Amino acid sequence: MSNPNESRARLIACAKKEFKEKGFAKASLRKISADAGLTTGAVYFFFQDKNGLLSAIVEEPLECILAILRTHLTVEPEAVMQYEQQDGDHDALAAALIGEMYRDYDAMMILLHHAQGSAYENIVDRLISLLDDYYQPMAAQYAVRFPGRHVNQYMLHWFSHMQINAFVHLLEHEPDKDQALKKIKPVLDFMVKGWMAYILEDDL
Amino acid sequence: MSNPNESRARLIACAKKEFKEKGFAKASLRKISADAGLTTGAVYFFFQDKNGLLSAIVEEPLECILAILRTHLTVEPEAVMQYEQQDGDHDALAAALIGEMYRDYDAMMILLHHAQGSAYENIVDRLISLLDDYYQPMAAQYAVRFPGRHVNQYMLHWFSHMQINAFVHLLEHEPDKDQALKKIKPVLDFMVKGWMAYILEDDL
Amino acid sequence: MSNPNESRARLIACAKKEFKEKGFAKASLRKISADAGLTTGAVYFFFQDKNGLLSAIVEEPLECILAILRTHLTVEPEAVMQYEQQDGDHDALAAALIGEMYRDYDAMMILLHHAQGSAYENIVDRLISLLDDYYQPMAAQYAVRFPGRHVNQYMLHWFSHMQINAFVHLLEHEPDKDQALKKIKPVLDFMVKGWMAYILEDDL
Amino acid sequence: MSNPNESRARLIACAKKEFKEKGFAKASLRKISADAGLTTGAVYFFFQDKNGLLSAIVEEPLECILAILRTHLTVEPEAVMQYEQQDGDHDALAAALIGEMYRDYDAMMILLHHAQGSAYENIVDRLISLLDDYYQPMAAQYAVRFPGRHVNQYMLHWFSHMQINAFVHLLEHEPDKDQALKKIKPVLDFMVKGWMAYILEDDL
DNA sequence: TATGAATGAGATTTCATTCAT
DNA sequence: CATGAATGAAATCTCATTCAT
Repeated sequence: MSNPNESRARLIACAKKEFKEKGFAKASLRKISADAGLTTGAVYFFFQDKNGLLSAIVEEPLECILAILRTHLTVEPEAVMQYEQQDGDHDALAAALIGEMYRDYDAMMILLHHAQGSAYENIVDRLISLLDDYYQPMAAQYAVRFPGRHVNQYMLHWFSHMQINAFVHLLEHEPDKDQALKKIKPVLDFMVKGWMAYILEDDL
Repeated sequence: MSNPNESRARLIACAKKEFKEKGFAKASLRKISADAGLTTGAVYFFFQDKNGLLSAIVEEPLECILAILRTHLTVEPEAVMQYEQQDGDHDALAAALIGEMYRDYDAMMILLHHAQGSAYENIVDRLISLLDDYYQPMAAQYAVRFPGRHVNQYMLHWFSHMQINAFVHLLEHEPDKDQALKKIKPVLDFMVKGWMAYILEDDL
Repeated sequence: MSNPNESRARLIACAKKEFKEKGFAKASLRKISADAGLTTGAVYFFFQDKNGLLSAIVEEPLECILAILRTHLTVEPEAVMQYEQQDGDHDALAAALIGEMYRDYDAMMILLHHAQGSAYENIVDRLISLLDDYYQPMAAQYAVRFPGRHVNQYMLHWFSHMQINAFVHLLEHEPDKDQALKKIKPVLDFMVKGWMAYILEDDL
Repeated sequence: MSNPNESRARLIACAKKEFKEKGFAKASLRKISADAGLTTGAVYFFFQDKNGLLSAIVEEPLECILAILRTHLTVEPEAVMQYEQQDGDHDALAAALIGEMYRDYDAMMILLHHAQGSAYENIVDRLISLLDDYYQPMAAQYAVRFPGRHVNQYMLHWFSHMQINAFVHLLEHEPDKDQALKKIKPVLDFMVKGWMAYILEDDL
């Protein structure tokens, strides 16, 4: 009964709650629809299936995140390797990312932490790969220009991992966006300094 | 065929395989016992339940890891904060940790990566907390002694997170122990340098 | 797009496809209406229900078949029993039947092969009964006139079965009408000869 | 509770009843297990799945039928084409077939009439193909030896169809084995005579 | 003329777990 | 020492059907 859009919205709201509480795999469609005052069949009217319901929640935020990353990941290899971009650039990326991540906090939490068993279960790894795929060729070029310095693949991969996880970790521990913006700063600094020290280090 | 020890061992071996392949939650006791040439009932003879079976696999390695951590986490706050311990200490801890982690590689992988749905599903967080709980009071004391410098709680927590994850990440990406020992070095260096830079930085 | 006749026709066309592919029972009204660019509700606007939709497809062809049979099944008992009708009569019936059966090939296939689960699921048996009901009294009369000869009920029934199935089998194996007309001939001959031999046989 | 074999047997008995009444596809495992005083889970303990339950009912009888057919289908092409085997041979085959078919009447009915939706849904066609595959090469050889005579493929196929269906039809209409043995005789005679007439006919 | 929302009943299947033997 | 039988609860999903609009 009532507004059709409302039913769909209620379904999504209840699904968010359930997914966050139990994780995708253990979440019960029965409970979700019951909470929404509907039957399981309704879920299959509005969405393709359980995965479709999840998609309705996370797909759009995910696409935004990917768009932001792709937009920012278009600088010079050397600059990247040496973090010679102005600090403003980092901040802008971080701010954009955090802005998007906290726009639909629950969706993001589900996407990054409670999607096991779904089509999104490897999303964090995919994000890491995105960064990794971007860094690897740059590192290769960098190695040619500065033969004395060392950039091994594992470190590069771990660096990608660390960066993505800095944001994931933040999301998990800080529900407030403004607080998050403050907290990410020193983490970013930390990573920049650690990386510079590593990359400029004399051969060993 | 009817040696009890053998049966138990077979059960554990097959469980390792299944847990690693499907994760704890999706692992099937039926398949495990069938693979072991036994029936599900046998699992309940040798272990309390599904979780008990997992415990039999991971409890001992986990305890060793905890023991190593507790043993090493007994130094002076100031030293810790400034990483003034000799490098040998770090190396010793890392080596001990890796030694233990690769002693029963499968068990560790299950514990750290495939335990979702079990009593151990938050094990990584618990390890992080362990480190965190150790660092926090130290940071407090440190803040008293060097009022100009800043150590905020979140950074500290994230640092714990990063350290634990450095090992988890390693385990996941490098199955060979000797390779692991080599790969962890620059990561550790990276973290030390980043941290020093952060901690000694003038107030901002 | 909103011509009612067109919608109805589209529904029927798509239903034919779906029924033929999956059979009545497994056919999905959702798919049918979606294929037709409509919704399930539309089916219930144009037809009573799933069975009604099927009826709209097969009822008219079925009635024609029945009419042809009823028209031809009005000859003398003796003649029938001995197949003394001119060959032309057989041929005419066969031709009429085949002409009708191939007029709407899909409808006929659905009626005779894919109607399980519907009100028509026993249609072949009903056709056989029709023939049977026609033969049985004739056989009775025949038995009175030629006491030496034998016509048992089961044989008669089986003969009806065989005749109907000759056409059903043909439909299933030969989609082309002209080919069908050629192929049915020897089959008919076969049956005539077999029957004559049986009926004229000395008592045994 | 009670004897384990009994539960399995009860499940099979109730499944037979349900399959026969509603057909495989519409049969309800819930009802079957409830009728047997068990739960659906029990079905999955004793059998792989719904198809497995059906297999437990029909597989063995089917294998026997196939064995009988394969054993008898090993005679000379010419003889076959001309039905020159002694009548005793036909009778023996028919008797063997009927003996087997009526040994587990219900299983056979399910296999031949109520298996739609299962792995056995095309069993009749497969039996026909078996016969057909056996006849076709013989017909080819026969055509070489007696160029004047005609054996077209369609007739051959239809003949296979007819023979198999003679037995299927019988099963459907005569539940008593002894009656069946009597009734099949004239049908067999009919087919022999019809075929001889067809095959020996001058070219037309 | 049709839609779109929703139901409600049912389907098969999977699983950890129990317990008498 | 271990089996084998069985439970019971829950899971996702599919469907024909209804009806207000």
